[in-house]
Amino acid sequence: MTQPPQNPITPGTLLPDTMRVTELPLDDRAVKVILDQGIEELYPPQQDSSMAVLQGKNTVLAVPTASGKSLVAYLACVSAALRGGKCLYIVPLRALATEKYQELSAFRSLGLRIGISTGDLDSSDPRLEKFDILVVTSEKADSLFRHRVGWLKRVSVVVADEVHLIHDSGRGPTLEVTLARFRHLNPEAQIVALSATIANSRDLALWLDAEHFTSDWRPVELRRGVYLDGNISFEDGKTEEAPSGKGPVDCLIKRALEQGHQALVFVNTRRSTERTAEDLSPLVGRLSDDRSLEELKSLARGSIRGGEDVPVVTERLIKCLKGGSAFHHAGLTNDLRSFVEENFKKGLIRVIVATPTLAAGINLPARVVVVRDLHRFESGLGNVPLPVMEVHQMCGRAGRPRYDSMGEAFLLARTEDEKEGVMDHYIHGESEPILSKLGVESSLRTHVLSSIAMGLTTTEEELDEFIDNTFYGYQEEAWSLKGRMGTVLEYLETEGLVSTTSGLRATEFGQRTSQLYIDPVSAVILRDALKKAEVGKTDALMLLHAAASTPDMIPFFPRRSDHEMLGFIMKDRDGDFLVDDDEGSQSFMGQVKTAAVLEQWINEVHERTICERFDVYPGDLRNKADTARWLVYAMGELARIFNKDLSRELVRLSDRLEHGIREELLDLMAVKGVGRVRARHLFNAGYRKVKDLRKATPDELSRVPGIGRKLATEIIVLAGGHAEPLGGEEDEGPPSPPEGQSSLGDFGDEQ
DNA sequence: TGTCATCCGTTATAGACAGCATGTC
DNA sequence: CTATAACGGATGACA
Repeated sequence: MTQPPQNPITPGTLLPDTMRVTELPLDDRAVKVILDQGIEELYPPQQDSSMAVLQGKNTVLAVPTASGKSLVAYLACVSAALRGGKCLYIVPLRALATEKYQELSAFRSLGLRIGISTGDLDSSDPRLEKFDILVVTSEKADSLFRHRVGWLKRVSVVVADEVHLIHDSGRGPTLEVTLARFRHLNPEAQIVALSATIANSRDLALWLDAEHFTSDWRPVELRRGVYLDGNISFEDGKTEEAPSGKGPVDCLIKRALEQGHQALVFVNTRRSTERTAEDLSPLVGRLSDDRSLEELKSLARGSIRGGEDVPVVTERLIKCLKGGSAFHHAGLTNDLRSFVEENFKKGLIRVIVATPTLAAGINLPARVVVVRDLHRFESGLGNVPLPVMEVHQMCGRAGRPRYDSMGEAFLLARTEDEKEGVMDHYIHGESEPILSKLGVESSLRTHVLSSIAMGLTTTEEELDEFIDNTFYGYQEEAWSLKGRMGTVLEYLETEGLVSTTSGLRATEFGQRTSQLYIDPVSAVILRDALKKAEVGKTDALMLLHAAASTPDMIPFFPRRSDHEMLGFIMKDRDGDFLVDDDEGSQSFMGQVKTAAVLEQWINEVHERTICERFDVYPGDLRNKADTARWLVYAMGELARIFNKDLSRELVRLSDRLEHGIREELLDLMAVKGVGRVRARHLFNAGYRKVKDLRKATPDELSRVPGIGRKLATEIIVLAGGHAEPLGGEEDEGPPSPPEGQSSLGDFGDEQ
């Protein structure tokens, strides 16, 4: 599996014969756009791969993060698009999609149309066809296939960014199945796959019939070391004494700050993230300049709402920011996360302590990286060592291209033995080979169903062929799945998702499940719940519980302190839940807790109260509410088949989840600029429907708390009324707000 | 009596994709 | 096949 890099290059040194961007066989206008970005020379790993890509060859490029592999993919897209081709750029994260979309937008000046389509950011489905280059998440790409979008056949370049994600058991199969489908449907399309350095990238290339390029070269030299008892041992054998401090992290951060550098610390729990950032805050504050701290403080005042009723994490973050440190994890709401990211980029935040969110996510390099923890808890396994690739990704964040001449990354050890082990394994060691996880029963179930629903596979032989085309098929024999394939097909048939009477064919239920993009098991759970549900008897909590019982939702963890309250809720319902699991089991309690949290959310209980009462993070609350919104929507669609009476109620519940509001506010939310807070104020003041707003005058409306005169006028106009006695149309007909964007932004969206 | 240090048992554990229909700089 | 940091309560040392 192991082979030497094909084009070994000494890290950090430019070869004498560097290739210039102007030498690329590429349209002059495109070359100019690249030059305008300040890129004149190609990095060594970019040179050969660019040539291959521009010749239209399938290409696998496996290089460290931040070594400029995106540029190679951009070249492929732009060159093809200028010749009239259509490109699909597949990334694993929505945040990455935004990043790529913005970078690609530079090529708009060439007349290219760039688009983005992810679950929460869409450029309107039928119009996707018009784009020359479209950035999507892997799930979105899969979904386009499931909806049998015709133009996929005409795609000429497919970029798969971060293909090593194939190794991920949850989402990897989606990516490999999507690539396999492309090659099947459209064998002419050029595939450009970008990967981190992995042991078996050559296998990926063989699977994809691609040219293979790999290298350890980085644009900024990376110096790694292991810290033990006040001493740093670098990978090149040199050693250095670190400044003294309270602990290893303290010492290393002090060293970085004294040299004027920013640092990124990776730890393995959210709590550690907060604790560490808090502990570091005074030190960081002492070693930062006062003007930056002042600027940061005023920025924080401007964009982070403080005060009494803010969740505890927010208070904690504000406390850290006062010293110029911050923490970053998925429990933070998106606005706080981007605040931290942005101000680290500006240099105002000097240290971020983060969970792995920042290692795999957007590009946020720092001069110094400290990886504190090399283990992570995994349920059922205890503390397991981190994969080498993950540690490499974290270390790879060290060194900012164009700013730093070098990056430094430190791992921690507590004993001499550990130091040796860490050095061997994580610094000199190679990343694990990636393995297809398509054979895992749950992925097989999903993708076998979608394949059948698309009409691509009607026999078991065709199913085997489909497997043969995947990376799984490359690594294993399709027949090795025989047993699992059998149980999967049996499940799909007995649950009525697939019929086998005349070949393999998806039922209406199976079709909808595949298109709604929910796990077949979720679909079955929701269907059974719908059959049990009754209008009038089934309340929101029970519906939310059904959604929370689904494998598509990871429930909140029930804490010991929740037990009493959960017992109360459960006793109250007394077995009336739509999905009965083993009551009293931990998973059941988690599902009930999740439903209870969501119920509070749609009853406008304050965020801080919910977070404190259930000990959950605001970021998780939002994510759960969003997942529930999606699942409840899907449940509403399934209700059209299984329980029509419930359909409307589910749609309303889905809308309530989106905004976190009671039913009575739904009507007012239709007005732009009116979020949950303003809607509540308006409602309490007696404006219960959009039609009430149309009749109001600006004077009356501005007496409502939180609504000034200007806003009042705007709201009346947007509600379809007339603010000034100019005599517009009368308030008849449906409330169709006039076009034009309100300048209110999402002000009303936030509590 | 109040405060802090220490010990010891208890407690909780990273992350994040997706439908659909319409409307923006 | 399950490890560990962090927390909270109890206890004891000391001013």
